[in-house]
Amino acid sequence: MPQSKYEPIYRSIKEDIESGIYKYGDFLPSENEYTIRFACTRNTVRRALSLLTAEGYLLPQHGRGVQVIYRPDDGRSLFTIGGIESFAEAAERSGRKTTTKVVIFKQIKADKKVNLKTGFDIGEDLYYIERVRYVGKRAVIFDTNYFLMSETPGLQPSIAAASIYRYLEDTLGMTITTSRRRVTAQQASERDKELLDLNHFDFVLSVAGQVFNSRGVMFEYTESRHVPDQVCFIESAVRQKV
Amino acid sequence: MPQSKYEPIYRSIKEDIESGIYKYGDFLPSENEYTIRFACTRNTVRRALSLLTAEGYLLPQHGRGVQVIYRPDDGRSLFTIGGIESFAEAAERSGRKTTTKVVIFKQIKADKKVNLKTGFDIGEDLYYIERVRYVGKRAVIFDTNYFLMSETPGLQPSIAAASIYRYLEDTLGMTITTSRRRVTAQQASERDKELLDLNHFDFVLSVAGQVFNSRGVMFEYTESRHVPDQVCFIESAVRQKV
DNA sequence: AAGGACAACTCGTTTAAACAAGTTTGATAA
DNA sequence: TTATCAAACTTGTTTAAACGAGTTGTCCTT
Repeated sequence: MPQSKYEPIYRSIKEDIESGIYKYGDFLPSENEYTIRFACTRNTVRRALSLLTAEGYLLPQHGRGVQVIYRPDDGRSLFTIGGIESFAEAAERSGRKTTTKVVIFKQIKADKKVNLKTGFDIGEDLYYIERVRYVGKRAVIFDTNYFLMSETPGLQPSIAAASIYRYLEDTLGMTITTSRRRVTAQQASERDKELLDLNHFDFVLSVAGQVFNSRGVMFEYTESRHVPDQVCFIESAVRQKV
Repeated sequence: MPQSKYEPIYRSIKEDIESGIYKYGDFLPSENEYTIRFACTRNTVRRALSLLTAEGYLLPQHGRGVQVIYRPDDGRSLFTIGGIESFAEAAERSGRKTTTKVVIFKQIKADKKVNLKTGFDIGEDLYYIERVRYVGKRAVIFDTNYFLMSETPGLQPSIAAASIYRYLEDTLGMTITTSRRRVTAQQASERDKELLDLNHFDFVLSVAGQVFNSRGVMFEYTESRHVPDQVCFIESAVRQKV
């Protein structure tokens, strides 16, 4: 429920772009025009526009106007980098049928090796989870999760098989905020080959990262190893003025 | 030269974080504190802070303060996703010795195939460039560029061997603004194996994308194929409130 | 016809103020 | 001691206004 004013404005304009009312190359109505249309100040309009700019939808041009540079997706890429989206959410959005199989679910204590890899302090109690994600009948993602037990009480295999994020947000009332991820291409391990339907591929796209909650506590470290032909990360960047 | 007020504030705080004055887990001085320190309004402070938040340095917490979640890099990754940085710039930043070899430099007309791949209109005059980038003696990146001739007049092999971006920005006075990139892992082609020092790898990390200038013209399409052990893309995301 | 000045637009930055809402702390009351 | 409550913080949102600077088109002059 958006109690903010800029958020529905942002969604409205985004909707207009995605539905093709404003096409690639078009200029949007001016900021002043929008202040009238949405009955708000220029600041609020600019806030909505800046979100779309950061997403690569818009290119503001000093003195000229705001141009649309969004082009509809080629489809086919499940994930979009630049957002935090769980597997279940991404699947739902793309309308494909997906399932999750929990391979390992156990409790561990962080040792030196885990500390180096994940950043959790040595001695912390963690849930260690391995899951395989299927799109249709094909195993496409191999997930390894470390969750901080103190922040994620009551986590169970049955929850891991559904959506951990939904549990954390809806049941525990946790707010997930920021993540920092590293994307690399890696040689497929024996375990990858065993668990994933790699077909002729012998490499994976790995996305590893830490996730923070709204209390500033890093409560999750995850590595997702993707079958290369089913994933593509889209990122948009705005060049820094020096 | 920053004529803006928030930019030096942003850099100052960033510097404080990177130099360790404020460490991982610490809370920054409050916004009001900063308004005094920098002699500006809260809006201006918040603008600087929001940049650092978007970069994954900070986690603002309603009612509590702004926490530092930045951790110094593991080093070793040449590129950081989330910015537009040329090869020459990235190399310079990391202090490594790099060279570029131009393999192909020619003029072409966009046909249907090029149009589908790059998004340039059919019939457009383009520069087609292939380059290999070396770090030390090792060939680590295979770049394929398409530049719109009308927007990049005077482009020459000698420029391609140095830095095209420097030419565009400094000589032509162009402003590079936004890019949209797709990151995928791909099987190494014969040409990859021929040109890159892949060692035992038979796959590459491909980053393909379009670049716009400040006039909203897409003037470049580039695909960079990276040797997998020398690259890592770091991305930070802030979860959308729904 | 060509060129220049200018007005009227555009977006970019900053100030100032007010209120909302979440968190912490400490004083007070039970 | 414990529980409650309010004050004093924190960040989040929005308004309003002013000025700066880049772009475009018009009109007037040459």
